[in-house]
Amino acid sequence: MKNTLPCTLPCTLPCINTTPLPCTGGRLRKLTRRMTSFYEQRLRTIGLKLSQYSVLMNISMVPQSLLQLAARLEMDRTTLTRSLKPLVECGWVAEAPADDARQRLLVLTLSGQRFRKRAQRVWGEAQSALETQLGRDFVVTLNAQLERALSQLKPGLPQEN
Amino acid sequence: MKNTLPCTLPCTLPCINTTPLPCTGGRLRKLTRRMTSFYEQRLRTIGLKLSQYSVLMNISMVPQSLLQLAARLEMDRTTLTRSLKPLVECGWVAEAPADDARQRLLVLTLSGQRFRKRAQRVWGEAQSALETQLGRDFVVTLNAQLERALSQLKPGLPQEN
DNA sequence: TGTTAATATGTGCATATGCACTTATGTAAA
DNA sequence: TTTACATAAGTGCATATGCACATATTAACA
Repeated sequence: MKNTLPCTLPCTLPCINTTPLPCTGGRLRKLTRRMTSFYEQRLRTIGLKLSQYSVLMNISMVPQSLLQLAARLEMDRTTLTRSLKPLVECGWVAEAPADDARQRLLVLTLSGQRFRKRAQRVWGEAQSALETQLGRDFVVTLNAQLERALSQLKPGLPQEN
Repeated sequence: MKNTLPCTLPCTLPCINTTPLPCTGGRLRKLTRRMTSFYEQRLRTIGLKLSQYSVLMNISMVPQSLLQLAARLEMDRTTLTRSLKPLVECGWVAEAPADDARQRLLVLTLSGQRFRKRAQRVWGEAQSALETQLGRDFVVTLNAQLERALSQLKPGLPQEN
């Protein structure tokens, strides 16, 4: 049986009828799952999720409101609210009043700063392990590719093609 | 303030204190979110999720049991069960009895085959749009990189580094 | 052959995520 | 200033996901 679409990209699975396969999106999703679990296995030792780590790092660099942070991380605002809760409860993140009374300015507390350093150390070990596993040069290249893809594929509504 | 870890990779966000940022994992997650929504916006026109599309494609190529499919897609077995339900209800996927009475062999029905072709057309348009947006060569390169990363970063328990 | 371990699958429950709606505050215009 | 609209954030609900446990079937072995 001849299919309508040519198989333009290498397939991950054996093709029994020249059918192309879940390609860029599928590979990306799969790799992300593996990579996320790779980092999370290590961050779990200090009870942190990867998403929380990035929250910590971002706030550490620039105190900012919930919406700003959500935009940066490209996360849903409400998801962020909930992801933040344990960090606030642990006393790592505090909410400072902003000029605009509607906003809650998210800042790291002193113990939050200390914890962030610790988390950063663990994260760094994970990143090193990743580079060992994949090869340092390859990771650098991959990062550059991802960065480029990110700069060209904007979030939000369908780009007209 | 000098930090412990050097910023070895380009940062997405402005660094106000030489702090490195959510790197490979973070970029990957972000790109995956964008890419997934890119495909899903298009697949939504026929009421399909990206994960369901890959299920359809896989079964189409090789009728297989739930566990086999879950292993291929690296999805949780139970998530797959539930993801499959609407496809069965629509009459696209059927469960044939296998040699082993414990297994449910997943196969595409005739209408499932027709629908798969339609879905494949839509998916192909998405992939084309992606290639237009990112540049065909770049997508090919990116795919190769992802493939390589996948082959070197195995799923499952922590790889000793 | 009976008993035990392994395998394939389903289900309940907890967590995560995202949308819709609500509330509070700020801004602009009548 | 009063009214109407915009913005920031929280909460409820629905769905998705994944783990732990339950069930059915097969395989292994004493």
